Amino acid sequence: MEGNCDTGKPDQPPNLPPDEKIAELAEFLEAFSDFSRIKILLVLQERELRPCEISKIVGLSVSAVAHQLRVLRDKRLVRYFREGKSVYYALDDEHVSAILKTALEHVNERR
Amino acid sequence: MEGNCDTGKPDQPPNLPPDEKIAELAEFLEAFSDFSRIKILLVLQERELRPCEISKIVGLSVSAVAHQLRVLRDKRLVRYFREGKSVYYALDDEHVSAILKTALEHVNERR
DNA sequence: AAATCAATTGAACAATTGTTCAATTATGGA
DNA sequence: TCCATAATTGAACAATTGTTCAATTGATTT
Repeated sequence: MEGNCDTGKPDQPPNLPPDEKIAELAEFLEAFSDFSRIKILLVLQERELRPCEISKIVGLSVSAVAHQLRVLRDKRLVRYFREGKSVYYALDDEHVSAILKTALEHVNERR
Repeated sequence: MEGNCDTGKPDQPPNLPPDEKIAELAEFLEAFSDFSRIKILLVLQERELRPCEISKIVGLSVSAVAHQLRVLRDKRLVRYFREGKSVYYALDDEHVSAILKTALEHVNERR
């Protein structure tokens, strides 16, 4: 962007995905970047839950949970379906739990 | 946290990691939550690079890159080593690229 | 020693984020 | 219909974030 930067090497093509795709990636991964949302995702790993149940378990107001669930829905980390008066939320697919699992491994294996 | 929330079920134990551990998880995953940082991680997937090279490839100022590399270092997504005047950066381990790979899969399989 | 290139840092600023509170929508039961 | 429960929404606010700019540190060469 600005400097010289003597690269001895032949300036190999970077082979990056297009910015558009990277933006999608960022959108998705951004959803994992908050303490409350991670907590919500972890409890959803166990079983489907309603917002009011999540609220009790993670210790957040129902409103705060609803706001976070909206983020998780919009970025496709969770699915949901209505059943009577309630709405049940679940992890969207195995990618989501795979990322949680890998990340947990990473922070657990440390000096 | 606040309401009643009639759970018909026997209030199964949540079985969550301690908040401390979740905080570590969040710290780690937060580092994936920015467009520029993801771009940096993606180019580091190909090979070790110096900040000035990264700057040219991703189109950010050297300063901005350095600031982001500090974040990535602090949260242990990248390693680095000095060689003469330069400092080379690389992904910390396979967990990091595994997460990128899984996330890329997730955004690629669209419905 | 000075000069040069590379990398890091700190302050400042706009932009974004997560929560609370209050109001609103949705569903089912009396 | 009205009421109770569940969920969502919007505005507001403090807190955090990412970038730029300028200054500084580090390592090598002459």
